[in-house]
Parts: sequence; structure tokens; C-alpha cells
Amino acid sequence: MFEHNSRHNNNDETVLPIPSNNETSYFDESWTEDDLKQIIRKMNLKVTPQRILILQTLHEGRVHITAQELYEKVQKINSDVGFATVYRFLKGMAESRVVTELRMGSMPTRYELTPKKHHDHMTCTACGKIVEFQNKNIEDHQEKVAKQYGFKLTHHVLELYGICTSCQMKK
Amino acid sequence: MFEHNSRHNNNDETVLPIPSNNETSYFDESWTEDDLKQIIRKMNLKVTPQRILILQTLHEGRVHITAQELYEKVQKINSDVGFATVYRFLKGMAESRVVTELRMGSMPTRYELTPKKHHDHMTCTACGKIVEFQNKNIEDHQEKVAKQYGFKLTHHVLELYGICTSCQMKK
DNA sequence: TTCTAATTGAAAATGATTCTCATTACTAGT
DNA sequence: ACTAGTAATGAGAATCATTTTCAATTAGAA
Ligand SMILES: [Mn+2]
Ligand SMILES: [Mn+2]
Ligand SMILES: [Zn+2]
Ligand SMILES: [Zn+2]
Repeated sequence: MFEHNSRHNNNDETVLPIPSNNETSYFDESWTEDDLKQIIRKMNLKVTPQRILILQTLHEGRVHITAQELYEKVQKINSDVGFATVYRFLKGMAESRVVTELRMGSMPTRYELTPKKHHDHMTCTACGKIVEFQNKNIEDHQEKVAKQYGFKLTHHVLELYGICTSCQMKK
Repeated sequence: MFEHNSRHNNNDETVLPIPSNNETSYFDESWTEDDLKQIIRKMNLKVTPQRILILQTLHEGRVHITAQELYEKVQKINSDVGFATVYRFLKGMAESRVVTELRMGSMPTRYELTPKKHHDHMTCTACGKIVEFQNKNIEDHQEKVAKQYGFKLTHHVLELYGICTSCQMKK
């Protein structure tokens, strides 16, 4: 049904709202080293080989990755990267909204490069599958609520939890 | 504007969608010891003085409380309560949905007795004020999304973040 | 190239939450 | 009310993701 445009990983299947055949990269576009440097500079950070590698690995790898997982991936390529740097850089990128943090329950934080078109997540509590979705209606109503209370919204967290189709059938 | 029906606490102002004059208790109704015992038994847990006290304190105290804060409150009344018990009981209550966990950013988890009528939260990132709101439209659209992907929803997390009116004026 | 603040890695620290385990307290069944 | 069998408790240790420290290194402006 929606298996055709999904990339999965045992316990973390992601379904994009937009069809894609690319199995390894979140974005269809690929980033050159200059692209990477630009992104880092835009955050008012100095360009270092560590940051380039971390950002590149994040971009090429699977979405919804933990700091630990990213650290291990990066380690295999260049062991001159400490995990403090991975955490620090992820934190910085989250602050400048280059990456988005996903805090699901009490699990370790997962990160994804902030996509141009915002999406939210629906997670199967039985198997961990993550479905990404976009819903303009919900977003609009959120703005209405904010306006109603005089708030100026900066961001939001919307996570739906439930049981996916296949887990429903399993029992 | 909406100050008239709010209970606040320095860094945590809550605005209820339903008018209320009660400044100390989340619910208008008060709970007798028997009420408390009933609630505990319904969770298939044994009734102990610790659990009664914890639940009572949670009910009478401010909403959106941390485990630590609750532990300290309870300590003042009866020091025969360990903080392991507070954590354990809160966890149990969360599992049986008697309390709801609020994980805002990376701050310690806050708890509130699950209200009969569900609500979500909007938080001011400048001053920490928390506004509670209900929005049937959003809830309905969430169900639509779930149905669209074949999910059976169990619960959800919706948190709006932004700047409240007074913080907007301060700068 | 030089200078200086930013960055880094290793290790220690932190802090919320969970676990261990010996002791105590419920409560169903008598 | 009594008791056995099990659940619950508190103190402190353990966990574990994340952050901080700090001395050494490096990026990049001048
Ligand atoms: Mn995503
Ligand atoms: Mn609330
Ligand atoms: Zn599933
Ligand atoms: Zn504010």
C-alpha cells in the first residue's frame, strides 16, 4: 500500500509523503562539499573537517538517527571525531533549526535534517515504525489557537501514537 | 485578558480553557480518602499510605509538576516516602493513563492528572508559561491522518511553542 | 604568517530516572 | 483477627544520555 516509497530499517520504517526511489539519502539532491560548507557558515560556525563529515553523514544516512548512531557511522570513516563533537554540533544545528530533534517517549533523541516542507510523525508503539505526514489543516488550526491566545508560534511538536496495519493483524 | 481564570507560579502559568476560581486544585471536585483508594485499586495496585499521599498531593497541588517537586511536597507531610516510590507510582499511573506525562524539550518530565476532557499545551519559550487548550478540529484531523495510513491511534502529543503576549511586549 | 578566539577529544561530571535488595506491609483466605 | 504469600517500600547504587571541563589544536581574519 505505502510500502513502495518507504525506506526501512528493521524497527524503524519511514514512509514519506512524497514518492522517492532513493534508498540511502533523505533528500533527492546530493550535497557537494561546498554545499556542506555553506550550511555550516550560515550557522555562524567555523568550517572544520569534523563538522563537514558529521553533516555529510547525516545527509547521506538514514533519517531519524540518534547521536550515538551518527557518532558510530562517523567513527568508521574518520576516527578523529569525538562524540562530544557530534553532540555539540547536533545541538547547534538543532538551535539553528538545521536539524530537528525527535523526542519519542523516553528513548534517546533522534535527529533529522529539517526538511523544506514540514512534516509530523506517527509512530507504531508495537514495532516502532515511523510514518511521516503533512496536514495543512492541522497546521492552520494550530495558528488559530496561537492567535486566539496571543502567542507567536515558533515551532511545534505533533506526534501520533498507535498501532500500524501489520501490527493490528499480528494480534 | 485571560488572566482572570489562570493559576500561575512564577515560571509556569496555566490558563484553563474552562473558567475556574479554584486556585489550589486542578479539579473542582475534592477527593475523599475512599476516592483515592478506589483510583489506586482500579489500577490493580495495593493501597498504601504512600500512594494515597502521593495521589492526594498530586490532586491538590499545582498542575504540571515534576517528580522531584512532588517528592518534596510529599516529604514535608510525611518523610516516610522515598523518591523511588514517587517515581515508581508516577510511572505506574502514567501507564494506566491516570496521569499524563509532559515532556517539554529536555526539561524534566512534568505530570498532571489526566483530565476527563483532553487538552494540549502551548508553552512560552521565554517565560515558561503554559496555556492549555482544546481543539476538536485538530483532534478530528489527527484521526483522519491515522485512518489514511491504517493506524489505530492510542494517544498523541501536541505541543505548541512560541512567545506569549507579555513576553512579546517585553522586547 | 601571525594572532586569537573557536573548536576539539578525552575524560569526568551531571542529572533524571531506574534498579537492587533486604525489610516491611497489604490483603485474600482462613 | 491471624497468617501466608506476595507486593511494595526506601536507601542507595546503577544507568545512561547528555553536558561540561580543560588543555591542546585549528580556522580564518588581518
Ligand atoms: Mn521525519
Ligand atoms: Mn495540562
Ligand atoms: Zn507496527
Ligand atoms: Zn512568556
